[in-house]
Amino acid sequence: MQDLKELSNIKCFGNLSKNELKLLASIARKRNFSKGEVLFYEKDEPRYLTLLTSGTLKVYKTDPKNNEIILHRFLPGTLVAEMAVLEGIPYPASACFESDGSVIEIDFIRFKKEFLTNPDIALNFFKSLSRKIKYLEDVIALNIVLDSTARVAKYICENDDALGMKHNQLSQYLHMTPETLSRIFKKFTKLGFLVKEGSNYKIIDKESLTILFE
Amino acid sequence: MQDLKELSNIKCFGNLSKNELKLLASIARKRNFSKGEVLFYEKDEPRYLTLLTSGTLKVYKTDPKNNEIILHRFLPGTLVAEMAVLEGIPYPASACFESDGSVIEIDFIRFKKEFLTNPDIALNFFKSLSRKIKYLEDVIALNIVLDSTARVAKYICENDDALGMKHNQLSQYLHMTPETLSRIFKKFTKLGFLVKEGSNYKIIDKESLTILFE
DNA sequence: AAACCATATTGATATACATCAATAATGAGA
DNA sequence: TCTCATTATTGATGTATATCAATATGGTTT
Repeated sequence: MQDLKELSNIKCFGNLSKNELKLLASIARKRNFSKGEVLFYEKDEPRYLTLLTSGTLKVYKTDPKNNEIILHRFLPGTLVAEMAVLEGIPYPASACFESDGSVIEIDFIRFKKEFLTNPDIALNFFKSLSRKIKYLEDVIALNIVLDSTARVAKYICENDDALGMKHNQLSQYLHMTPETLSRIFKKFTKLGFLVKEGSNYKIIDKESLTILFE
Repeated sequence: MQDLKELSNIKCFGNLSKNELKLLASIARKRNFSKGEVLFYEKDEPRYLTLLTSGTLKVYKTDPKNNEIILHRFLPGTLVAEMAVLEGIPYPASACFESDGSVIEIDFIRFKKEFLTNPDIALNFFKSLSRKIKYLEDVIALNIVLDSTARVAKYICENDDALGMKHNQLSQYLHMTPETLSRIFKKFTKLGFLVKEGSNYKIIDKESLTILFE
């Protein structure tokens, strides 16, 4: 791998020196994926530390009835499933690209030896993991407490790209059926919170929407 | 703090030398709590690294209607909310003792300086965080996919103390009402999976129960 | 434009679970 | 043992959301 800039954009490595970055690059390689390709499956053995550099990635589990339960959605610049490689355990979930994208894979054995002894990097790793924990706790609180209407309101208020997503996909994130999502959009439109512009909806009364989940 | 054995029982510190343990003890103190006491509230600023040494602790969020949503239940020997102190952010949830218990509190500033530079400890910390992430992912998968019946089956099969808990408390963990829990116990008894012994239920057909959630 | 596909919407129905209210069982204290 | 308070059970009803089936809409390809 040669592009040091791409490495330094990853939050964890923001404060590495040039020499350290070079060393890191020497044990890293880049891989490209197309939409729909699988990065890893649940129960695979991880060998690399993986950083998402472009595209969006969804992490999901498959239930007995073969439904996907989406646990995470990653945007570029983040570590993916680092715990599996840190612990040396199989991936607890599968990951699949939602769009074309790319990752950087780092040889973990060498990374551990060369970098994990660096307290700055270690602390950055902690932070990355912590953020994930906080996120998951929020997901739990969100999905257990809020009803469908409130979940939709919250998601479209907090994620700019939500209204551009296919209902199919969005409903999956929000753990409801496309039919339910459709009815909620209709309700929001009737209430004057959304308008349909062309084929997409647009928020026109964010304040009212916010009340629904706070 | 003087009892080195208690420190060495914590998973993260299992492989510390005697001198290191002594150093750790010098920046640690023990605190006792009674049932129902609060260890910290959501949004409190963390100052200590906290280890649960006895008792059980529940971590929960409070929703707009003042319901508790339980995120974790900790047993002795584990780190509690380490990410908050690692990141220097407020606690994202509250924690409260379910029984009498005790914790060890470690001065984080000094800990960071003295111990986080030790790759062994750092790696153990990662593992602790990783386990939590895996646990939370399971909680999400569990609660979103499985219906009430399956959740009860799973919990009583996997947690030996579940059948000794008050319905009130157990139903809270499983995110359902005590009434629903009661009806499910009745159903399981009718089906011959449970029997009532005195005032408590007992599993007599674990295999059948297992089928319900796998 | 026409024809076609995927996606969205709508309606009718089913169902799991919550809620509310009443009663029963249990356990602790006098 | 009796009483009282807590917890558990049961029944009746309401409600949100899934499911199933039909229709509509929009975007693409020819």
